[in-house]
Parts: sequence; structure tokens; C-alpha cells
Amino acid sequence: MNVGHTDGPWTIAQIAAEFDVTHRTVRHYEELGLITPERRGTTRLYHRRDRTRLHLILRGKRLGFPLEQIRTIIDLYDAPRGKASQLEYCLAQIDDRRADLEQRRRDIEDALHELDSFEARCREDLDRLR
Amino acid sequence: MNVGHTDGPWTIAQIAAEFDVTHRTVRHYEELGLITPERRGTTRLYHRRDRTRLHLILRGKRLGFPLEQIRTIIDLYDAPRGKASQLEYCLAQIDDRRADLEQRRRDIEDALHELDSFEARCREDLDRLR
DNA sequence: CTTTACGTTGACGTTAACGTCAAGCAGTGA
DNA sequence: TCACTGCTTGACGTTAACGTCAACGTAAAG
Repeated sequence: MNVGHTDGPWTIAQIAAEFDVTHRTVRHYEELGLITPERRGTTRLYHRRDRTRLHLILRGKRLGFPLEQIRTIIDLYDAPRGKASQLEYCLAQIDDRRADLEQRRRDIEDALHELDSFEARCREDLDRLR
Repeated sequence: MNVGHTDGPWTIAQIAAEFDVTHRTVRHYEELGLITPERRGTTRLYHRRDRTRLHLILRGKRLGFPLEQIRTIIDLYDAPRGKASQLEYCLAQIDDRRADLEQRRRDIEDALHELDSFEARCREDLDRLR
């Protein structure tokens, strides 16, 4: 069986193409500390961990979060949680994040409902025109 | 009964305070054509229509849309829809917008689920620590 | 009648998130 | 060996979304 095909380390070009971003974008995220690829000599090598992070970054961007905030979020997932104080801090952060996301969800629901009723009005007008 | 209290025209300071933005921000939105307040002499007067638009703008911002895109959306709501061709254009735009919003909603659902399972893990760890 | 509070128009500054060269190194197939 | 392809590091440019003066008009209040 072929195992080396889907999980080896990836080059910056492969990563960029797969996530449909430019190489400059990937580098920018690294400059901000959002991803930290391995270095073989001077060349960057991306592992599964980096891909996971990139995935989270791009979703955060689609949701309109600034990169700095995205960094604190994905760092939270990777943060050490050995002591009770650290775990409690995590739980508090989680609550904050959830509140934010739920607000956005409400906004989206509202927008979708308005869109629905607007569509209904348009269809009525269109029917009446025939 | 008092009717004049809640629906007169408003000044820029009142509008800005009520929506918790700066006067500069309101002016910026006007520069981009997102709102077009009345002018009494040189002074701006904001009506219910402007408030509705501002409300849509700020929700769009919370959802991470760029102002230019927000403009096309709220213009859509106010656009003339007399002819069938115009109505059909509106309906097409509505579908586009809905697809976009639904994508965002999926992203949010995913993020919330990850947050849930992350919280569960944290709580387990915390329980085990006691 | 002058201060004080708001309002207005520039116009330049700032931050975020990259885009866009330029110039150089490194492996590799002909 | 040489040309080519891909990767790397600067470093400056750009766009969006305002922030931040400065300088001025005006209307009510003392």
C-alpha cells in the first residue's frame, strides 16, 4: 500500500495550492506566528499540524476575525493545560469565544430571514406582473 | 401621547452615540455612499431610512463583510424593481447572498462544535485532576 | 457680545493583510 | 557545466477602514 502519498511533509507551493492562497500569504501567517513549519536547511516543510492550523486560520478569516484574534484562538487549542489554573483559564476563554460565535450566528439568522421575506416580496411583484 | 420623541430626524452626534460609532465612521460610510442623510443648510439630518441602513451596515461588519460589498447588498434592498428583468436580477442576487451566508453559518456551526468537544476534554482533564 | 458646544470640510496618519518586485541560493535533468 | 525550476529573504507598495488633527462656521447661553 502507498502511505507516503497523503501525509508526508509538504512544500510551501503544495500547501499554498491546496488551500488556494499565495505563498506570500502563508509566509505572512508565519511572520505573525500563526504557523511554525519545520526547516530542512532553509526550506520550509509543512506537517499535518500546520495544515490543521491553516484550516482554522482560513475559516476564521471567512468569519471575519482579525489574524491576531485568530492566533489567540488556535493557540488556545495547543496551549499547555497541565495545571487546574490553566484549564480554568481555557474554559473561560471558551465561553468568550462561544458568546462571540453565537452573536454572529444570530446576525446570520436575522440576515437570512430578511433575505427570505425580501425574496417573497420580489416573487409576489413578479407574479403580479404576469 | 408623545410621538415626536422617537422619530424626529437625528443629528450626527445622536446617531453616532446610539450606534456606538464615531462621527468619523458615520461620515466615512457617507463618503462611500452607504448612507445619504438630508442636509439642512450644511448640517446633516438622519432619518429612519438612514438608521435602517446603518443597522444593516454594522451587522454586515460584524459578519466580516467589506463595506463595498455591504453597499451592494443594502442597495439591493432599495433598488427599483419595476420591471421583470430587474426583479429577476434581484432574485439572482438574493441566491448569491444566501449561499454566502449559509457558508458562513456552516463555518460557525463547525467552530461551535469544535469548541464544545474542546470544552469537554478540558472538563475531563480538570475532573481527573481532583 | 463673547464664550461654549456642535457641526463641517479637508487632509494627512495608521493598522491590517497581504501584493509585488528584486536578488540570490540550491538541486536536477540535458 | 549550464539552464531551469523552486525556495528564500528583504523591502517597498497598496487597499480598506477608519483615526486624528486643524481650521473654520454657527447658534444658543451667559
